[in-house]
Amino acid sequence: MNNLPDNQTRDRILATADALFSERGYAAVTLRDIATAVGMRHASLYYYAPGGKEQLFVEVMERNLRQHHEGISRALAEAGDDLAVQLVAVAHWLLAQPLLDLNRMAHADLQAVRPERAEHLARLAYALHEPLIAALDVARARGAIRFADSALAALSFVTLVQGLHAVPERYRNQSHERVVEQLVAMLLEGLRHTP
Amino acid sequence: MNNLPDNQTRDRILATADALFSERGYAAVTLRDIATAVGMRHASLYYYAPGGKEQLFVEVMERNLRQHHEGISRALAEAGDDLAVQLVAVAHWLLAQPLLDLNRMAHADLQAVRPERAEHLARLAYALHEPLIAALDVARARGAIRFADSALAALSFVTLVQGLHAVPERYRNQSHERVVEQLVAMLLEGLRHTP
DNA sequence: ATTATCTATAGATCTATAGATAATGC
DNA sequence: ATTATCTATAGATCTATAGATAATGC
Repeated sequence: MNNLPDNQTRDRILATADALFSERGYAAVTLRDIATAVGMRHASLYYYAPGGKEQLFVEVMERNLRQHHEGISRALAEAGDDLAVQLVAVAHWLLAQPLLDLNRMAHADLQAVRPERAEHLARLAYALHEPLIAALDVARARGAIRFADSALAALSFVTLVQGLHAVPERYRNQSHERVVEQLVAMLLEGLRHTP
Repeated sequence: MNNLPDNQTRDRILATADALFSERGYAAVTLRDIATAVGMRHASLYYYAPGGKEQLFVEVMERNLRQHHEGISRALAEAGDDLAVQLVAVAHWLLAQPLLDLNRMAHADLQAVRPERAEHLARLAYALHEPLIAALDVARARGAIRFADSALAALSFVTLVQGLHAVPERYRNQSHERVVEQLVAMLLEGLRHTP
């Protein structure tokens, strides 16, 4: 029925490609790298992705971005009403995923794929902030915050968490848990007020 | 006297390489790209950088990081005593430079150069925050802020500004000037307090 | 003579395709 | 017969080197 082979092998290939592309970016990953990591010859990848490297990348990133959108939405929903608790939940969820570097994706990786597909991925990337923007709007309506630009606040929050995510361990001297607490307190109360 | 050819051409090559590496990253830039942009054949680049692509990258990034360190220091020094004014000055200076994506550098680009040199560049990258950390410590000593972890605050600030830097124009609806004001206010006063 | 380029080319590697082969399912 | 691999290879491109050539400086 299905004209695409749709088994575990395909999932393993996508998961491996995801890990490699996320870590090093499009240009620095070769089909050989992916195939070797999966344990097959690179030519065999074309059986699962006839569109080659570009198809693998686009498919993997699309999946990745959708998962992030869903993960953020769920973390917010399950965290209840308190904005601080919500932000901590989202931060922990993001930190538990492989790092998603939206800046590199927009400026480097997307240059290498066809404009139409790049456009599509860019849209998904910026849609990532929507659930957060909504949560911030709700918090403001309730009087929990006063900052007016929810889009800027959402972008800032994600950027900060992914920035923390990217810091190599040797440059951190505290647990993620602790830093996330600090980060959320800083964002909510500001440098002036947070003791 | 000098065994390296040290003229304007060399500077043009470095500036061009800087722009390309900064924009797309190490793997996505070829020696041909650089040579074409400069207006010569790629083989001629070896006359100015016998160490090839890696030498160009390391040299360019080292220069870039030093310039950033100096630019940040100067912006702080020239902005006077008020932390908000200082942060705005640093932000404007950073936004006037080509984007420096430290995350991509650490996770993608540096994997491709020899460990010793990568180590060196990583150290320079994290040293970038020092002047900001010092300024934040001074502000705290004066009672202008209460937030205790200056290193985290400095990292956050730079991350936020570079995050803003990376947002494509079509996803921004305000001038950089205006967004920087908002960002600094948000960081200092927090989402709860900033009106 | 030295400096700054160029042409030509080697050798490695990359993406992609064609077609062989083994395993599985009917 | 279909599915899932593999080998072999074409064709493009990349880094790097060797050596020719033109321009400049003494």
